[in-house]
Amino acid sequence: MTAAAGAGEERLAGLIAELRSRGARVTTARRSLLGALAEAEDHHLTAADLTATVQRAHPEVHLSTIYRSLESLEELGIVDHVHLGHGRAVYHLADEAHQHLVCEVCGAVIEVPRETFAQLADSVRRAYGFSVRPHFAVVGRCAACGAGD
Amino acid sequence: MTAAAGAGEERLAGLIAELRSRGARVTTARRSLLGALAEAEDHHLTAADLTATVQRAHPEVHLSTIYRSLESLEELGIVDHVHLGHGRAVYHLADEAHQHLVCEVCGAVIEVPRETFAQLADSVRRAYGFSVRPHFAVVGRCAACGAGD
DNA sequence: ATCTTTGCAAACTTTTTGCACCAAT
DNA sequence: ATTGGTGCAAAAAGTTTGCAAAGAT
Repeated sequence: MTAAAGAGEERLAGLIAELRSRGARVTTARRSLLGALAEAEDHHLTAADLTATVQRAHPEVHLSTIYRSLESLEELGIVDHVHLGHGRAVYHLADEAHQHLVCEVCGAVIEVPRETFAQLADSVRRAYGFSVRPHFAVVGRCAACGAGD
Repeated sequence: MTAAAGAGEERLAGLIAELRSRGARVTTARRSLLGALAEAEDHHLTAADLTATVQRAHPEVHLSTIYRSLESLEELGIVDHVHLGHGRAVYHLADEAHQHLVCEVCGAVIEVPRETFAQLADSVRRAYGFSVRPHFAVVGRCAACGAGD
């Protein structure tokens, strides 16, 4: 816990400084939420997940506060969210942009790293002048589950 | 209305035959729903849109019936749905597979036709063994709205 | 006659909002 | 002292479900 928390805390300090410098208030909920996001690394956490994590240390923090905080953080460009499946959105720190491939058969989530994804995004930009932002998961079938029916 | 309806009706007859041959019952709601989908061509219709269309001729058909019919039709491979934005899903006949690009600024929906999309899908398949099915819209910025911040 | 499908109402899930109170600056 | 943020409860929005009645085969 110490080494990992050490790296996470460096990160966290920067994020909090960023918050403050943008004129946003640094509250317990936001600090804890950013902590949860920084710890999560590349996991896919829903608002409910994040609330549960935050509530381990601060049980009074409400789900609606998490939603509002996430919204604020998104406006500041610190956080981004992605839709993996039908209902829920998952949140991550904004610099970890990547595309998700979700297998509709086994549910596996494959992450396409930035650089690989950039090549695909480029083809789309060249063909359509459209700049892709990875915001919804791409659904299909993973290698193990086969190509079609 | 006649020429377009004529083409639509040919199509419709085939879809209904398909339904019947698969052992599903051909009901007023389903017939009308398939009609609405066939007429819609490449428009993006939500369950609520489809219900409204069906209800013009059959006011008693309930939204939940439309949802259940759409579900059955999807299981039969006749219908497919795509998530364009946050809440709603849009439905279309299964053979009209295409990818949607949705501009997060102006809301424009660009359709990437099958063949163009196939090239992109191929790169993903080669790199990841993953077969893409266009199920969520790709969000980004259209040419008019600019590349990024 | 059988068994699927429907209509309705109510539940559910995820996210948003109104409002009074609290706390960061 | 301000004013932005929070907790709570309640509302939205979209979709799903239980059940008894209706309809397709």
